[in-house]
Amino acid sequence: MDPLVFPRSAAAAPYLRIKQHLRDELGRGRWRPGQAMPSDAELVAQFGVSRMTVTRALNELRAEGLIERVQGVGTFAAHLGRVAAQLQIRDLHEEIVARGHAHRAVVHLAQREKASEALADRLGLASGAPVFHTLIVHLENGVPLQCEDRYVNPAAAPNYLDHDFTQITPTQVLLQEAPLREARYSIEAALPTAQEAKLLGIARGEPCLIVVRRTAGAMGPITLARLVHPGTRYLLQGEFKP
Amino acid sequence: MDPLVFPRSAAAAPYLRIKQHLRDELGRGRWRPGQAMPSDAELVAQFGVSRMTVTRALNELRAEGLIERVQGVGTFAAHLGRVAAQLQIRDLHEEIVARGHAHRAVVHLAQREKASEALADRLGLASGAPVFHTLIVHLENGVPLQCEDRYVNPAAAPNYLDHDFTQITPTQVLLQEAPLREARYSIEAALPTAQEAKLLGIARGEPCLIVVRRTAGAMGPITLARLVHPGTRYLLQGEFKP
DNA sequence: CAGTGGTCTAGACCACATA
DNA sequence: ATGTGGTCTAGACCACTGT
Repeated sequence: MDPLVFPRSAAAAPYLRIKQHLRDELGRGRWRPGQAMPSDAELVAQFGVSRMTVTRALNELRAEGLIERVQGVGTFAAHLGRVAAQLQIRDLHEEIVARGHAHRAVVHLAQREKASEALADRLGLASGAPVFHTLIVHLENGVPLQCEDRYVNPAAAPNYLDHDFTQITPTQVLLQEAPLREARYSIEAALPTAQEAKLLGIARGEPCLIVVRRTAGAMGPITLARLVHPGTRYLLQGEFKP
Repeated sequence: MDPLVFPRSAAAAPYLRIKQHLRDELGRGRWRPGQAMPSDAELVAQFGVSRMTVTRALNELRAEGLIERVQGVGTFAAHLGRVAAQLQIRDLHEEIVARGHAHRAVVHLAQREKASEALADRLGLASGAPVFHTLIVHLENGVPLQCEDRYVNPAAAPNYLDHDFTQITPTQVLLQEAPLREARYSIEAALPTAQEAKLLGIARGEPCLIVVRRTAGAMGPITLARLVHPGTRYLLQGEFKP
């Protein structure tokens, strides 16, 4: 996040020095969560910079969740009651290729259907309206890794079914055709359905990590996907660094 | 030069208007990923604001991952190849209370032990060094929701075992005693161990969502926790909004 | 009222990339 | 040489909170 540039002399940019100083003191426990920290004016005096520079440092620290600022009151050390982390859900093709492995997709279904009532509701369609449906199994070095059951709003991506999904993943198609505005997902552990177990080549009793993702663009819902991964073959990882 | 008046009572802040405008255009697909967007100077002219204001809007959009800026080159629409989302792992107590339910913790273990070699390695200790170990089951309205098996580095939180874990969660204790600098976690689906199944009151064949979290502070590793949740009772949710 | 943060200006100098 | 973004200044007015 911080560009490692050294603008004037050999010293770091003033706003970076301020950030680092406050980060250090916070890490050292200099201020307890909720406790008042130096005001803008005090930091201006202490570091001999203009207020805009102090403001920038403090705003970035706030964006990182380390401090809280309240207008008319002051700046405070954040109470890190909740640990938030950046969770990346990368395109599976990229992920597999990044590991140096071979990715293959088997398309079991790619057709137009009429939306059930429940599905129409979640995709913002009328019940019985046409909807695109794909069912694809992704393999890493020949081993089934994900069963991707996806419904797509035809209004968001009219040409969705024209693609060869053995060559390009639905995720990539949709990112190109329909700009993303919002995504919601849930992650759970459950047993696969009979069909999913068969497609993945696993026993029905084997736990799976299931990600359900729903995305929307400027024009409404885009897609609803159920991604089923064999528990023994897949792991989501994340990291949190202030 | 004319006297300046800012009609801010009726209109949103200029930097917000610029952000929103660019967000809208990006969402509309105005620029393809990687394509050049207006330069700082063009936006200054277009919106009739000073450059600092444009800079702020663009820097925040970059922090949100929507655009990329390259010194000496220009500003570009980001290629959203990866969908990143903020995943919150809240303290379980807070989460349950927020749902208006009752939280109860049953402490099955809270003691000092000697670290095994594997554990010592992950906590930055010498093999056989003392380590704190707690095993706690958390219940929501009397139903077991999480089995928390946790090891703590005594150097990071010397008084860890002095707390009454039926009254305060280990997470809260550690957030108070040891400032957090970094957290890594993994999420997977698997079957519980025999002990975990018994503690959670579930069948051994029931899938569980397992979060393994490792945190570190300024002075090194703090804790290693294995959080096991019955798949039918727990769901991780997240959201991504540019 | 005084003190706080929120925002903005109209310049300026710099580092970097490209031609 | 030109145009780009990166950073900074020395002010200013505003909105808000507390006494």
